[in-house]
Order: sequence, then structure tokens, then C-alpha cells
Amino acid sequence: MTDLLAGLNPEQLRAVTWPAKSALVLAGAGSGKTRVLTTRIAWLLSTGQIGPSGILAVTFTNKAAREMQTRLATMVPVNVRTMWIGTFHGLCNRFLRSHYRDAGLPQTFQILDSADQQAAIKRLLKSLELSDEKFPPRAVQSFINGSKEAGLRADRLPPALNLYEAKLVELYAAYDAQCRREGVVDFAELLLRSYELLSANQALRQHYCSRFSHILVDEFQDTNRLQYAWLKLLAGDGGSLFAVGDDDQSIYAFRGAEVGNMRALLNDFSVSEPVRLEQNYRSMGNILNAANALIEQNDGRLGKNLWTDAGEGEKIRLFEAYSDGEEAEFIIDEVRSLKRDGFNLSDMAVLYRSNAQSRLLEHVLVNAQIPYRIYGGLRFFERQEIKHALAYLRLIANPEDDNALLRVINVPARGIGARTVEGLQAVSREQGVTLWQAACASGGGRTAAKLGEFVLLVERMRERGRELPLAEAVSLAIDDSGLRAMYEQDKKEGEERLANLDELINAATGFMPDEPAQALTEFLTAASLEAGEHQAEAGSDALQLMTMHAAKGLEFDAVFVSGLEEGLFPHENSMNDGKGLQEERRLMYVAITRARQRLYLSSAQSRMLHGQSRYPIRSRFVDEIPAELTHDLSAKVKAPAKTNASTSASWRTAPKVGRVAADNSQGFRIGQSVEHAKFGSGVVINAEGGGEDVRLQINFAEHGVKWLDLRYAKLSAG
DNA sequence: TACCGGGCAATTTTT
DNA sequence: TTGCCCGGTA
Repeated sequence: MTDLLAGLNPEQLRAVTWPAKSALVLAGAGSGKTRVLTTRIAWLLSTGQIGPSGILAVTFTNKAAREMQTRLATMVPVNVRTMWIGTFHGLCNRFLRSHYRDAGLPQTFQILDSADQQAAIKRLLKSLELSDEKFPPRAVQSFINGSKEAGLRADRLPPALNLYEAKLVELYAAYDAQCRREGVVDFAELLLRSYELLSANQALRQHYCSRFSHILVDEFQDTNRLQYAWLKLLAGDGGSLFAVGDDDQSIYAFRGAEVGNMRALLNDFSVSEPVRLEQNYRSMGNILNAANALIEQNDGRLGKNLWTDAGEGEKIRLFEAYSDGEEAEFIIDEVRSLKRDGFNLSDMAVLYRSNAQSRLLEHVLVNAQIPYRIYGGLRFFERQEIKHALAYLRLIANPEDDNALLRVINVPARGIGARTVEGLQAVSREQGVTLWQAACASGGGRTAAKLGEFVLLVERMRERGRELPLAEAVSLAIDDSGLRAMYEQDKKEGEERLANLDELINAATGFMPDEPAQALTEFLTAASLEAGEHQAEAGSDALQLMTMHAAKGLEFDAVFVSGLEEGLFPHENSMNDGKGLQEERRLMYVAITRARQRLYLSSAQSRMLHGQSRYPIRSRFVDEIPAELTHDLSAKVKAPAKTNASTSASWRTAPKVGRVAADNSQGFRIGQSVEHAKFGSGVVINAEGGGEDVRLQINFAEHGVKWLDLRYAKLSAG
């Protein structure tokens, strides 16, 4: 017990040993948040205040849940698998599986991931003969999810303001009906259904409320309305909620996160003051001071100041490049030099605001032969071949799953074309039956014969699959469906896809179901709820590339925050209202606080975006960092005063006036107006080279953007 | 059924 | 510039 609490700082200790009432722990970046959370659970258990079944611990990601479980297992001798530690969705799934009848769900209900949900919506639109021009599936999806996250069913929504909205509400109702028919639930539904069941069923609610006397929540600033309502319901009247979060790291408002839940908690659970964890164990002082100064610009904060006893450390390195290309080169040069100094590539990260920015970096990294790893992109269970195989498995579990049926009814091609499928859908619509039932009932004729073969195939797979161990059932689905044969034919990508399918069989082999009788359902659930790694192959030492969002929760010795330009970061879509801008600033705060020792902030004066050159000005976020904390590496040429043209627009058609283009640019400067004999008048927007060999990029009014070599071009000042 | 080309949009994302 | 989606054609 004393061991457990040893080494905690006073605030951590205060949080860990907080009495059995609600608390809000304001946990700064790198302040030992996970440690506090796990140690509190261990402390509650080992002091006998509560048994393992009395604790509910919620996270947002599977990774965080696993980490909590692993660390807890090293602290106290409990079976963490039996404890209710998991993601919101994982725990709601568990709850709904135990009470599927009360929840009005089939025992083997399947979970739709985002892509599945969108497919279901497209199908619905088609069946209602609504064009997806007028009702973009994405928009319908976000309307449905938004409503669910507000806790509202279609019949409870406020009256529609116009016909369009009324139609959306109708679609929402129809979508829910379709899901019910097919025995599937989407992500938001997991939460809403759990919430509704708990509020409607008093006995159940009382049971869980008295059982979970300690509810702990991680990343509380990311909770949405429904999640908060669910927590409140579970905590009950006298219940306690131990919430850990950081309002300054709230960067997910765009997907429904409500920072306001933090203040709401203080009020709703009568917490007088948050516990602040402000001592940082990650970064050097200059980095923290930069972060503190930056975030100070936001208002409405709960307030917190990070500090360290590790010392000031190095200054923050600024670099303003001529172009995005030069910025990339700079980063790569610095990476090389850090590597020479003994840093691992995997301890360095390049962060950017949007994924598109990785392309140029990749290009330059490939040329420089520096190994790198990008976070993002397709995850294992989202791959086409895996989704196909899973669709067959879903049909084994439940042939009424129209989504699954549609996905593979003609994969591999077996002569069931679009026309046949439309016929099936018409029958299904008219008679109110699922596609599977329609297929089973199809009469004579050639198409019916093909359908009959498919029905037979699925039935055979179901029969055999039922008796087999999971891994063999998976293998059977891949072989009997013809998927394996199909990919064996595929010269281009077949090999990799086959390897992935084998990996799926491996995953099934290693899968440990809680209830062996439900192995298949559990496996499919896990596949939906944990889409797998973000293709981050471990192993070799590689530079880490990722968006700033993806970097949350991670840390590196050296961090490059790139593309610090108005319009890009803060992003032009977010910089027009105060709320958006403040969230961007929090994102900058997150990015800065990823660095342990060294932090680079880089920007470019020209950048290729959407196939067009832009000439942005440096991000305001750079200027919000006190100059005494920084060291400008780009100050080779003294920057002139800014023109007043830069005050309104975030980017202009011409860069800052006056910067000397190159050493011997014959007096031409970026921003200067020039005349060309053939192209007419233009503005110098970029320069390259030096000495004799100088090239200028010029934006001509009549002839567009051109590179000109000063040795040949006849250019004069305009 | 499969491929080509035009049109068009283009943050951030876990479950 | 890239990548996706749709419609037209072989």
C-alpha cells in the first residue's frame, strides 16, 4: 500500500486518495494522469474500500483501456479482464449483450462501423428513391449521429424548420427501423440504447448504480452530451464521478466533444474546486513556458500552469523557409543532425495540421533515404479483403444482415449483377422482408438459380461453421466463399490481400472469447470496436509522421511542428470564429507539449496547396510565444516590417515585400513588381539559387506563374 | 462488367 | 495537385 503511493507528488497523492465523492482532476500534459487513474483504482482495491466489481473505468480508446488494465495488473492481484474497464462503446456493448432482451436486440446483434453505417444510409436513400445529391449520405449520417449524441430519437427532435429538415428526421426514423429489422446497431446507438435502457428500467438502473460506487473517466474533456448523461445516470443520485481531463487539450469539438462538461460536472456533482496536476514530467522548462504563454490567450479556461524542476533546457528553434520544399529540407537536415547526436529516429516526430502535408515530407524523406512511419490511413479491419471476409462471417452469424449480404453477394463475381440485386431490393421493400428472405424466396429462372446457389453457399457455410472452432470457421469462410481463389488470381494486390486474410485467421486463432459459445459474435464485435493498429509497424527505427491530432497522448525527444502558417494552422475553416480559433490554439498547445527536449516550429513563405501556390504569413501562434524562449534559425536575412496588406487576409497573392530573393538576385526582391518583354507585368513570388545561377518565380498577370532564369530572362523592375 | 475520363472538392477522427 | 465518384463506352 505504501509502495503504491510512494513517489507521488502532493497533488497526485491528493487525487489518488480522494474520498469517495466526485472529483475533477485537471491533469496537464505529462503530469502523470494515467498513473493517477490506475493508482487510484489500485488504492481503492487494496484498502478494501471496494471490490473489483464495484469499479467502472471509462476511456475513449482501446489503447488507453488496455494500458490502464496492464498497469493495474502490475499493481494489484486482480483479474482485470473481469473488471469493467473499457471504452464507452466497449462497456455499452457489454451491457447490451447482458441485457439484449430488455434492450430489444437480438442476442447476436452486429455493430456497424462508420463505413458500414454510410453504406446502410446509401441503401436506405436508394430504397426511398431519394437522390444522394440532395441528401448526401455524409450529411444524413452526421445528422443521425448528431441527434443520437444529443440523446434524441426521431420522434423527440424539435419540430423541423423546413421541408429538408423534416425529410432528414424521416430518414432518421427510417434508418433506425432498418437497423432494427436487420439486427444491427451503429456506434452512437450502442450508447443511446444503453442510456435509454438504463433510464427506462428502474430495477436495472438501481442495480448498476449501487454496484458501481466508483466511476472513473479518462479524457473527460472529450465526452459528448450523451456520454455525460450516461455517466450521470450511472452515478445516480449520491454517486461519485472521478473525472480526469484537461480543458486545454480539448481538440475534438468537431466530433461532438463538449468541454463544457467539465464545468457542468463541477456544478452537477457539487465539486468545489478541481485538483490540479501541474507538475510536468515530460518537457523542459522553455517548452512548458511556451505552452503556458500560448494557451493564456484563450479564455474561459479552468486555468492551470505547467511547471517542471528539470530546468529550462534548449531554446525553441524557429525556422521560416522560402518554400514548403525548403521547410521539408530543413526538417530533414535537422533530423540527420539529431540522429548524429544519438537520438533515435523513433524518438522524433514531425507534426502537421492536415494529412495532405505529409506528401512532400515523404517525398523528401524517400530521397534522403530516411526511414519513416506515417500514422493514419487504412487500419487492418477496414481493409477491403478483411471486410469481405467479415461479411461472410456476419452472414454465418445472421443471414438477415443486409449490409453484409450486399457487400459479398457478388464477390467474387458469381453472376448476380446490379439488376438482380435491385430486384431483390424491390421484393424486400414490397414485402417488408430482408434481402436474405427475398433471395430464399426467389422463384425459377436463370437469375434465381444463381441466387439459389448463393443461398446454398451461405447455408452450407453456416452449417459447417457452427461446429468448427472460430479460426477454422474463418478459414472456411475465406475458402468456401471463393475469396481466396479470387485473390490468388489477382496479380497486382492479391498477394498482400492473401497475407492479410491469413493474418485474420491468425487473429481468430489467438482470440479468447469470454463465452466460447459466442465466439463468433464476440470476434465480429471486436473487429468493429477495435479496427486495429493504424498501420504503424513496430520494429525498425523510423521517423514518426502524424497529424497533431494523432499525436495527442504521445511524446518524443524532438518534435517538429510544421506548416505554421495562417490559413493552414490555424486552419482557414476554423479561424473565423473565436471558438474555432481557440480550439486551433489548443491543438497548438497539444503539439508543443509533445516535446521532451527539443522543439522546432517551422513555416514556409510559399506553399503548394490544391495545386496552387499560396503565400501565407506566419501563424499567429508563433508570435504568441515569447521571443526570449525562441531562437530563430532562419534569420539569415533580416525580415522587413510587415506590410499592412497582411492584416486582413491570412494569405495573399504575393508574399512579404522586400525579402532579398537570393544572394545575387540582381536587385530583385520577392514581392517586387517586374516587367518581362514577352509576359508583361508580374510579381516576384519566389526565388532559388545564388551567384550566377538565379531563378525567380513570377506571377504574371496575363500568363500565370512561371520560373525564369535570370541569366536569360529579360526582366526589368516594373 | 470493367475501365476510362471529366468534374469536383479539398481539416482534424475514435468508436 | 490529388483522389474520389459518376457516367459513358467497349
